[in-house]
Amino acid sequence: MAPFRVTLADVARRAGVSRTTASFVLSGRTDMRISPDAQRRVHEAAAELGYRPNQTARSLRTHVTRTIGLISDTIATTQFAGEVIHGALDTALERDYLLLVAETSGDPVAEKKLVDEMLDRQVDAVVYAMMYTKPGHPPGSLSGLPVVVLNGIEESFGGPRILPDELGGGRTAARALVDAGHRDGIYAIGGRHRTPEAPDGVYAGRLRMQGVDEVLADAGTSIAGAYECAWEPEHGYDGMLSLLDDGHRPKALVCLNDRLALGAYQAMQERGLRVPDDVSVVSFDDSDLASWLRPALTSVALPHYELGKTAVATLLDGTSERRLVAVPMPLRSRDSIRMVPATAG
Amino acid sequence: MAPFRVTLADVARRAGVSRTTASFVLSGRTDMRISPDAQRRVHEAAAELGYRPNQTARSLRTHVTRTIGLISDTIATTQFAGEVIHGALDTALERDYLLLVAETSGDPVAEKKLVDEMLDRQVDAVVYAMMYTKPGHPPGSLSGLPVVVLNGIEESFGGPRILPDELGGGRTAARALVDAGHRDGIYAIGGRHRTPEAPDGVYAGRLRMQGVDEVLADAGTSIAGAYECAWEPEHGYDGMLSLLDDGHRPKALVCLNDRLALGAYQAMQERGLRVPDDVSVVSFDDSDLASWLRPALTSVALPHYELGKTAVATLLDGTSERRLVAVPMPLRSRDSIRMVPATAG
DNA sequence: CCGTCTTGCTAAATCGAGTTAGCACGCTAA
DNA sequence: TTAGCGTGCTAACTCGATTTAGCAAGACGG
Repeated sequence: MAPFRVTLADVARRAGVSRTTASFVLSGRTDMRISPDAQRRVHEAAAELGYRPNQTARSLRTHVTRTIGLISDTIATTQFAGEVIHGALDTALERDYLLLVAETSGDPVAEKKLVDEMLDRQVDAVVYAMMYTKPGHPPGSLSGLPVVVLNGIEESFGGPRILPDELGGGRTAARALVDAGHRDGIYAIGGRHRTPEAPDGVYAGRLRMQGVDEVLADAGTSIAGAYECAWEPEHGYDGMLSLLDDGHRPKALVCLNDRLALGAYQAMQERGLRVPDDVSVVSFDDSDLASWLRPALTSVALPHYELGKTAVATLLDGTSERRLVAVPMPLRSRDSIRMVPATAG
Repeated sequence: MAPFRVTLADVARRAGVSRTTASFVLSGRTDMRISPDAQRRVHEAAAELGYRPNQTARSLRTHVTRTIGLISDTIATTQFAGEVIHGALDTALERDYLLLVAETSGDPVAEKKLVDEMLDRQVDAVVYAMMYTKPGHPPGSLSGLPVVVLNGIEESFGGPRILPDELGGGRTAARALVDAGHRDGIYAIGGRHRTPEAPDGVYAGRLRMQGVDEVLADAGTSIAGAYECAWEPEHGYDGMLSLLDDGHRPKALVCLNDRLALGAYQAMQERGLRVPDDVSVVSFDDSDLASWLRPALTSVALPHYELGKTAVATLLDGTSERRLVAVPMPLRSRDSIRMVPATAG
């Protein structure tokens, strides 16, 4: 069943040296005085036999598996996890690491089991990822192992936390509107997303809105109105209709994510409003949806891939003393914002 | 750095037996005659110390790692991979297996590297997944290991292949329309999706259309027209406009995936056609999009989760002689199909 | 009283690497 | 001639489990 594998002993035999010597040569230890000739013979034998060290055996001795655990609460929903895994894997593979991937589905029992399984396999380090910014911290059994938290906003966790720069993202979104000349009639849909657990609003909502407010203030204006609601398409639809029914006439819309923008598009289409001619729209996340909508949506991207890369890099470099790493959220400009003549302040 | 770990020797010492005896007891070998009293002491010691076997050490001896490699060409795009991983992981974890996840990005060099890394870590088996049904087979270095191919339509591969039952899915879609009373004016958008590589059409396209044709024929009717194109939103948009401009008046639409349906929705909205009052729509994939559209889209689901589960189960059961496993595509009924009075054949 | 069988256990080998301690040889210097 | 030293290499141990081979003590039969 298991394919035949060349061992170090095979290499040593063919090179006419001991296993010890072969090991020294192949692990590049210069402190052990091996003649150039013997080195050459070992390297040749290894190349000819296509030798690759058995990582399991090596791990037993060295306690290093070159394997990182990636634990997330949810893999399935949205493309988030896919891109995070992709980024994490690329960075891991650059350094000959591999990823054990698992998800807890938010279930502590499942989490315990899967953390135990990872510990049994001696993972070197763990990325503990949450699919959106929220409280949460790795279980105690992971203490003693290098861990970074991705998207965790619980400050009690002592290790590095990797987060999207939501504040900067909010600024970027507002700047996109301001740069296009918008000053009046700028509305927000979604807002801070207050929930029973987060009465001040969800982390991303708070910071995005704060960034928007700052930039608008700098431009000598402010939000004309905000519709506070949850962040699914139906709420965007309801929110836009509600604004219009209340007599508001938005000229620009900040949708707190792309799904809300989809809902708002649907509502505007029903009411005969055209994007961007009547209403400019800027949004967040840059999901697939953004490029599918007509007109395509200008959106401030969640840097999933970069988050994954940064998480693994932070683990493997280890030198970073930073406890909080904010990853920039870049603007993806498309067709949903119209240039308008700037109005005098 | 590495957390303190209890070893088998610790357990044996505390139970007052040899490591050999402890090993026999804990691995439940009944052929070795251990007294009930000794068994009890070993179990107690293990429980009290919280002993868990070091899987690395065990693997070195047994050549079994209880770890499965999941290699896919693309993880990021669509939710496909996320759900596949989810299903695969659930089934793996049930049996105390874990998943090493990696993606090739379609790059043979990356693929070689990552396959080598997996082999170095002695994975027990591999799921070789493609994100949509297409040709492709695992590299030769994986021969000698149990491998299943997910979504691969290359028949030359000798092992089990797991595929969505596209033919059945096509039938299901058509039946949804027929059951609602539709007989005339049934159009398809997307069609077989012929490409230079697949002049007869993409695998999914061919089989879905075949299933549709069969059911319509059984109902004494047939497709009124099909717009052949690629499967992105813009093509759905163009396709629908093109049909209307050519004087067609569809009463029902089979969109070969949800993104095409999104495009078709956009076109219909521009032309003042209403779903489902003027046009019923059925689609494939059941992506997030399907539930976001207004009205929500009835769609034949790609069973991603089940595909992942089935792939791992097939690997671990090993007994299945089936070379081809077709996983059913269930209908997700929503609001895009209207009941119409059946016309006499 | 001796040989044989069963019961209940353990010493030692093994997996495939990495690592420590030290040996044999030749050269130099006293 | 012999101690001392550097060079170039290897024997043996280690990691933490599994597994093979076999030992000691008691029971039993003749």
